Formats: sequence, C-alpha cells, structure tokens
Amino acid sequence: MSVATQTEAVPEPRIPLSKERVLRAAVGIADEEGIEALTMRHLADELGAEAMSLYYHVANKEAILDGVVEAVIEEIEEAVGGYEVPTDLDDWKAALRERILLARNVMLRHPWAPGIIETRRTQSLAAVRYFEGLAGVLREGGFSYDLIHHAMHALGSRALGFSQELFEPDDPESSDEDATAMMEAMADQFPYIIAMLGEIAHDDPDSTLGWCDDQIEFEFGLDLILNGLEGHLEAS
Amino acid sequence: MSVATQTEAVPEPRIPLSKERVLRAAVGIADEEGIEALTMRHLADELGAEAMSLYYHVANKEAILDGVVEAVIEEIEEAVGGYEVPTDLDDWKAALRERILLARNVMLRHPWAPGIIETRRTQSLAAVRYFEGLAGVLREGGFSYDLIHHAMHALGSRALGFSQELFEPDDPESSDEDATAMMEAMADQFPYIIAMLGEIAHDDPDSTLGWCDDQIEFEFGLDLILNGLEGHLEAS
DNA sequence: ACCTGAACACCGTTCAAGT
DNA sequence: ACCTGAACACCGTTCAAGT
Repeated sequence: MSVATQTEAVPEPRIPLSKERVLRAAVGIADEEGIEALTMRHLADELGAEAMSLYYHVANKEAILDGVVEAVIEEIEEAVGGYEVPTDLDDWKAALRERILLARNVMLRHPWAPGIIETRRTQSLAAVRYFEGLAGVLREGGFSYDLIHHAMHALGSRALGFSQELFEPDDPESSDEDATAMMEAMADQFPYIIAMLGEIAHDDPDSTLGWCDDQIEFEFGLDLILNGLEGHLEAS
Repeated sequence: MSVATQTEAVPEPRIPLSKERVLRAAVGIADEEGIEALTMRHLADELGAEAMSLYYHVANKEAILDGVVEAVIEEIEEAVGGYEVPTDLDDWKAALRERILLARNVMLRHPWAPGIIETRRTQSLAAVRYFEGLAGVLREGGFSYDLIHHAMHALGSRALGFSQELFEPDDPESSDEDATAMMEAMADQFPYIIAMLGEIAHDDPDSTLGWCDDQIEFEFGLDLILNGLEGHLEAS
C-alpha cells in the first residue's frame, strides 16, 4: 500500500554491514551512551540489523572491543600526524610530552577507552605502532635501549595519555554543603587528608572540595617521570 | 533412612550466612578461579545456599565487589601493621617505599584486585585510611599539603602497589621460537621496539623475549616518582 | 555472500512465599 | 529473622535456514 503514496519516504537503501561500520557504530554508542550500553543487540539495532548478523563481520564481542581500542589509537595517530621521528629532534622531552598530551586529548574524547584498554590481553597493532614511535623519539634523543625499556614501564598508561584516578573525578549530585559537612565529620578520623583537601579548597576556592584539576595533575606526574628519566640519561 | 547407619556423616550443621562469610567466600573464588568466576549463583553454591539468599546480606553484586576491595585493603593494613606514622620518622622516602611495597605484596596475592579497584566509583573507607596514612608520612616528612596532593596524583595506582601493565605479562603458550620468529617478521616495521626487546634478551638470557621483571620495573618507576618528589620538597 | 529466527546457557535481580 | 522457588529481563552465542 505504501507504494501508492507519492510522498512516502523511500526506504533507505540498506547499506551493507562491514567490520568498519560495526566498529564505528560501537565507538559512537560508547561515546554517547557509555560503554555499558554497548551490547550486541543494541549495536545491531543501531545499524538496522539483528544481533546475529554482527557475527558475520566480527568473531565475537571481544573482537569488537579490540577493534574499538584500535580505532581510538588510530585517532591518536591522526592527532599526532604520524609517528615519524623529527629529523631535527633537539628536545626529546618536549617531543615526548607533546605526543602524550595529544594522546590525552583523544582519551578525553573517549573517557570509556582507558577502562577497556586495560582489559585487553594483547596490544593492538595500532598500539605497537604508537609505542614504536615513542621508542624512536627516546632513541634519537640519546637513550639506551635499556633505559627506553625502563621508561616505557615507568610511564605505564601515562604513555597513552591517561592515569587511573583512584578517587572519583567529581560528583555533580553532591553540593558544597554536603562536602563541608562530611569533612567536618571526618576531621578527627582523617586529619591529614582533611587538611590537604582544606588547603586545596583554600588555594582555589572555585574548585569543589575534593575535586582536582586533572590536567594539571596529569602534567605534574608526567613531568616528574620525564625529568627523572632525563636524570638517568645524563648520568649514563 | 540415613539416620539408621552409624557411620553416616552427620550433616554439617548449617552455618548461617553473614556479610563476612559472603565476602570471604567471594575473595576465595576470585583468588582460586578468577574474577570472572565470581557470579551470584556460584558464590551461593560455594556457601551451600541459593543465589537469592545472598541478597539478604548484601544489597547487590556491586556491594560485594565493594566489600571485596575493602577486604583486600584491610589485608594491606594488616601487612603494614597499622598506619601509625613512626614517631622517629627520619626518612619519609624509605617509609613510603616500604608501605607501598608491602601493599604490592598483597596485590600480588590477589592479581584480580587492581582491575576491580579501578572500577569502583567511590573509594572504600579502608582505602581512605590507607591514603591518610601515606599523607601522614609525607606531612611528618616535611611536605606541604599542596605537595602531598600532587604526590597522591603522581603516584596514582602505584600508591596501592600496582601499575597497569599495558602489555601482557607473559604468555605460557608461546615458546621462545615463536617469539624469535615474530621478532624477525616485525623487525622492519618496528625497528626500535625490536632492538629494545633484543637488548633485554641479551642482557638477561633467562628472561623470555618480551617478558620483564615486573618487580624491578615497578620499583624503578616508584623510585623515579619518589626522587622527583624529593626534588620538589628540597626546592620548597 | 550476507543476513536472520529460534533457541541455548548463562547473567543479576524481584517478589511472594516458606520456615 | 533468615532463606528459597519461580519468574523476569537481560546477556553473548550457535546453528540451521533463508535470500
């Protein structure tokens, strides 16, 4: 019957599925609805297909998670503009710092990515390429391979632009009054922590209690490591 | 009928469930069978009860995961022997280092714990107590609260004794020959990484290719941060 | 070659009901 | 007070069957 009506929307000519489309849609769902919304059924829905159809293009859900990590790290590669070691490298520290902060920008666009990167048992090719690039910068900066190896471990996830925040970033539910009340209640149990939080709040009255500028803290920790590595380099 | 036989085992007088028993059993399952084996049904089975009975003692599975993290951190508290700041503290760096390495020992007994600690949205009381202890050591060591705050962020998960290893620790499946073959295949694509791995293998022929001594690397990274903090302390 | 319906073996969880 | 059976709404996945 719908054929009769002139104004009827022509049904979208079905775009065939593909691994790329599946992965792109997966990243989209994670970005917009959170990683827990990424189920096979929901993903298929988003693509106008059935869950079972996905298995024709990917082995299983783990493969999707692998692919999604790969996609994010390729986004870093794009942001960095490729991993070629600059021929005129005169400051390995600045070069490394810049790459890592660019990686961080990508991670901030995909806040769910760190959590799933850490669950991968084996690193994607894209990640190996990224680390190869970092190793190149260090090597051309004068590092021994032994020190490069230590550097990779010391940086850990910071190399990819994130560090696991052990306390929750910030809770939009809780008010300043709540926080103040809680602080007073805990003051005798946790004097050092309370004093610390109090000082932070004093230094920066705009920040909610217990909330920290993650960017500044990330850079502080990163610089601590980079400077430490520089010390080792000079001593060698 | 079983009542008649003398040798019949008396049926275990049912020990009532409790939050503590549930959590202890949960830690046991995660230790022995891995965290993915920790399901409500399996946990109840282990306790000789039905899954639904657990809900009388804990709110839900999230609460069990919270409790299990709490238990692990209390194990750290025990290993450290309480978090009292030594009255004769003459070396904050050694004191902090020791606490963190003791925490690491506990984490090595519960290799699944880091992964689930990172999924907690809010820290347990036991964790706050632990960090209070670290803050105390730093404060009595002469740190400003501002620097203590930076230190906490810079340490990140290292404060609790673990760092996320981005490459898999080691794969018992793959042989040295496999690894050598793979290395040669990748040598032109990833010259720096291959050279790095080659040098490690050369320095320590006992280690499998690509495998690293996590303890040494953990301590290297930790010392980098502690020494960096010392620099900030002396400069202040 | 590509997609799907029906079905399976699992999850966590609710609720009314049992002792 | 403490535990459970039946049931629900979800998972990921297999497989034979459709076009």
